[in-house]
Amino acid sequence: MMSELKALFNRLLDHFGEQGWWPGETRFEVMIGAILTQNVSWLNVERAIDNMKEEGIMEPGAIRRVEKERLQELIKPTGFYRQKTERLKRLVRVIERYGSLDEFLQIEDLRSVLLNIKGIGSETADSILLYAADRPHFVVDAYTKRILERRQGIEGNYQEIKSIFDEELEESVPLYKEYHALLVELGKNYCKKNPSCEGCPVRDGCSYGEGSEG
DNA sequence: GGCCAGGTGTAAA
DNA sequence: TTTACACATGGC
Repeated sequence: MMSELKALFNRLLDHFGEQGWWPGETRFEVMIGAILTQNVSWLNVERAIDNMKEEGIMEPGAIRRVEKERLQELIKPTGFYRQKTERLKRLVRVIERYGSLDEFLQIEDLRSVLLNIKGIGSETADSILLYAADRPHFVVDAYTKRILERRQGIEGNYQEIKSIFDEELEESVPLYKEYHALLVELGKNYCKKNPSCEGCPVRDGCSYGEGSEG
């Protein structure tokens, strides 16, 4: 019988349609976006990425060479811009140590390498693994945790939540990619930090706010 | 004007 | 091992 999480996926896909994540023209741009979007809405990230492209620094060498202060200006819309500048610089330093981006993405224990870069945590690492390296790592974000807690009453740390998806879903890169995107879509629209389940397309089967149905 | 956004690192309890 | 806080801009 189909797992609850697989059933939820089907309903989300049916309602929202294919999201086609990650937005980004190249693998490298996906990686940059993964860092820039940390705790910030994607709208802010788009401006920063446009700025970087206009400046012609959407590649490792250019990011290494660009002045810190200049890069800070370009990515200012994403907030935390001083920290994020350091994070981008550290990332390209490590990429170049492995030669090319392709070689970097083929590292066997890429996840460990990513996590050893200061400023890249579990979610950013898994986003890069899934959307840039096409490896089957489920991405857990704040929405994922919130949705799982409200629907199933399940709480846990990053790895625990990730394991639940690993166990209930078949290992599939396209499935993981689409599922995370759909959870973000659901979260943005209906499962915000402050309860706003109004009009939620997958309200049935969700235990949140039980008994207070209006 | 206040809350929230596709987190992470650090320090203190 | 958990909790609190800094980091910062922009949309609604």
